[in-house]
Parts: sequence; structure tokens; C-alpha cells
Amino acid sequence: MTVSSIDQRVSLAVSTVIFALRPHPESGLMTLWLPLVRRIREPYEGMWALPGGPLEADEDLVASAQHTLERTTGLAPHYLEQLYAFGRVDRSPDDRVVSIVYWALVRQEEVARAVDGENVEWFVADDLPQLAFDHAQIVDYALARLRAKITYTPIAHAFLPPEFTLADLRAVHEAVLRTTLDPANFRRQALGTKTLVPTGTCLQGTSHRPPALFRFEAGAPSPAPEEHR
Amino acid sequence: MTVSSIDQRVSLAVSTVIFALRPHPESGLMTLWLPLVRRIREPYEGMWALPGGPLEADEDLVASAQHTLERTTGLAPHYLEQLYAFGRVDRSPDDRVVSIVYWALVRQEEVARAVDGENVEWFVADDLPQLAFDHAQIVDYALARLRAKITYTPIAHAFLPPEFTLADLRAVHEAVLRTTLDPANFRRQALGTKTLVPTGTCLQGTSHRPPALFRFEAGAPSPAPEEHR
DNA sequence: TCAAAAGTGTTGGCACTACACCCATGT
DNA sequence: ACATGGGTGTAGTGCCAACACTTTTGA
Repeated sequence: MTVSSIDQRVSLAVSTVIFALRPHPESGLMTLWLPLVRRIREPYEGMWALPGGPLEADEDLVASAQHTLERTTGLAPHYLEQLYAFGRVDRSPDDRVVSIVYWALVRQEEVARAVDGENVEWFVADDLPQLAFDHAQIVDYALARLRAKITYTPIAHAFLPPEFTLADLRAVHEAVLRTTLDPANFRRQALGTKTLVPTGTCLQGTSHRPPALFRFEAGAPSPAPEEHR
Repeated sequence: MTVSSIDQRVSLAVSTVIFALRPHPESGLMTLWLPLVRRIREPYEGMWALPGGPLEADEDLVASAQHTLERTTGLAPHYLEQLYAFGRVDRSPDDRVVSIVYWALVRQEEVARAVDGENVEWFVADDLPQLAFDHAQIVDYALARLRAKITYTPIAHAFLPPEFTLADLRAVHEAVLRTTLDPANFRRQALGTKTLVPTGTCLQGTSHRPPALFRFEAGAPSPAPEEHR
């Protein structure tokens, strides 16, 4: 086997799968969306890809993901977690790239519309165009992780403003999991986690009984290392 | 901020936390052990560290972990999974290293004793010496992951020979989780997973009723990407 | 008064724990 | 016979889905 003239070094990139909730263009139902970036050079020029970039030598992994997020959406994430490191030799033609991928949750209302311009566009997460590299597989895995994790950890609040009703919270779960949930049982289960604190106030002007407002209270931190932002 | 003369590139390493079961030297109870490698150069020269090495340009991540495993224990893993990518800027003095860490389960009987020589030594996982870099934190996280995962996925068989009794399987769980488990309930729960197939034969010569032998049957594969060895 | 969602109560099923009990072997 | 773990049965408990029902608002 001959040593080709190709760069022998392995380069390291950090990419981020960014999720937000927004109504589906057809059905109008709340759905997961994510921003993609159009590639402006080979390989895969013109195709859509996950936002990201090379890891700088003086930059933590999380910091790199946060910078990508800031560049892509103009905001700081409400939730950010490492997803997986992808490193198959052939995942990029010509050169060798290992990507450490993060996933993030943001609030759609906060996304600066200005950024959504030239090379950034939001897509329905379950109906994406063809993606560059192995990014389709990565998104699938991120989706699976999000859907699994929302059922056993309180991350749904990352999609919501500081104060919200239980109906809001339930709507997030329903959108992410693409199901309907029993309001009564959801309420009990949500309150059972001890992560919700009633603000004492109610939401007014609802054409029905005013729902109580809650705030999220951080419980025991997850055992994941290094993510102490 | 001045650019120092230090290498500006980020280097990428793959390390592996290798677990095996072996009796505790004092209590005699089955316990988790893992092999460490003595560092033969700075930084942390003379200290114990996780086995691993730089990622070769033509090598998959899993392959790299497998090579480390082969080098350290002389065998192929029965279970291998990516743990996490550790990349804090200051985790190594002087240079910048991102480590993608795997964890593996092996059978103690298979470990080639010859390898356990010069710079490799096995330690009780819950009673380690001071480790180089952030490796103590890494081991803690690997232990947590193993103990969590053994409760909801059938990985215990990776410590066992192809055929085993339910008592063997239970002993593995008890050793990993450091508890005792009710034999009757453990049996039902284990059989409930539908991953155990009775071989039809029984283990003879036990001074009591001969226990049935089982074989592990792979169920639905996990949704983790890329680990299709 | 009515519609609509908030919030509470009730019931049946399922899973898991604890523990009693019988079974099959070697000594 | 008896000690030892293998293996089965069973009652109690707690969680969860389903769904009936009451409450509180705006229109």
C-alpha cells in the first residue's frame, strides 16, 4: 500500500445538531426543526450539512459547540450535550476528519431571524434533504437520543420560556415524541419529578379556567462529565 | 495573547477502560478490575494511566480501541462501546490532546498472563492509585456507565463463557453492582428479557440440584452508531 | 348557560419485592 | 437423612394508563 500525497494527519471538527420547535408548514402542528448550512466548497459543495468547524487549539469542546451555535442561530443554548464522536476512516472523501458532535436545544422565539439568511436554513427534522458526509446518520442518532432522553429527564423546559403552564410542557413532549399524551397523567408525572415549582400566579385571558404557571428548578445534575458551563 | 512556541495542533488519542472480574485480594469476593499502564515519559512519568495511543490516520476509532486492547490484554473484547470524548484544554500540560475513550468488557480467564508484565498491571477498579491526566474522572464515569447499563441491557454475559448458569449471571450482576440480589426475582427478570436460550443441558457435579445452562442470544441491537464490528 | 381546558379521583393491570415452599443432587 | 442451592408459587405494594368527574374561567 502506497502512502498517498494526502495529508497524513487526522483533523478534528466539532459539529452541533441544533433543535428548535416551530409549527409544521402543512399540518401546523408543532414539530422539531434544525438549521443546516450549505457547503460552499468541496467535498459535497452545495449540499446541506450540520453547522460546525475545526476545533481550535485553545478552545474547549463545549466552547466550540457554543461558538457554532452562536454563529448559526445568534444565541446561547438552553441545553447542550455531547452526542457522540464519529470517526470512520471513509466518512469524508480524501481527508480524515473525526467529528465530535453535540446536540442542543434552543427556543425558536429567540432565534435571530437575521442570521437565517445566506447559507443557513431551517428544516423539519424528520424531513431533511440529502445531507453531506454521514450527517444524516448523525441527525437520526441525535433525534433518537432526544426522544429517549425527554422521557426520563426534564429537558423539555429548554424549549420553553422561564415560566410556562403544564399544557405548554405537555405540548413540547407531544411535539418531540409525535404523540398525544393524557393531560391528567402527564400532570401527575411531571409534578412527580419535583423539578417544577409553582410560581403562584396563573396565566390570564384564556377563555377557560386559568392554568397555573411553573418555573423549572434544577434537580440533581447528570453524571455527564465536563459539561459544567 | 501571544502565540506560544508550543505545538498549535490538536492531537487525538483513543484510550480504553478495560473491565474484568476477578476475586478481591482480601475479601475474596468478585470485583471489577482494570489494567493500567505505567507512563514511561513526561508528563506524569512513572504514574499509572489508561491504555491508549494516538489515532492513526488509516484506523477507525473502534479499531484503535481494539488494538489498544489487544496490546494490553492480548485479546479481543466481548463488549466495546464509546464512552465519551474528553477535550478540556488543560487536561494535559503543555500540549493539547483530545481523547476519545472507549470502555470494554473482557473475560478474566482469557487474559494472557504474559502480557501482565513490565508496564501493565491490573488494579481493583474502586481502589486505584493516583492516575495521570483526568483519567480518574474518566474511570469514574466508565464505572457509572457500566453500573447503569448492566441494569437495563444484557451486557453481563460479556464477562461469562458462552454457556453459563443463572447463578453465574447473577454473580456478575452482584459483583458489578456490589449488592446481593434475590435469586428468584433475578431469574424471572433475566428470563423476561428474552435474551437467554436454554441449552437443554445442565451443569453436573454440584453437590446440589444441577442448574440449567443458558446461552446468550442477541436481541434487538442498540441504536448506537458505528459500532458494527 | 355553555364550551373548553384545568385539575382531581378512581379503577384495573402490570411489574417488582419479599419470602414461603418444593425439587434434585452429592455427601 | 440432610445440607445446598435450583427453581416455582404467591401475597403485598407501588406505578401507570384510562377515563369519569368536578372546577373555573370567557363568551
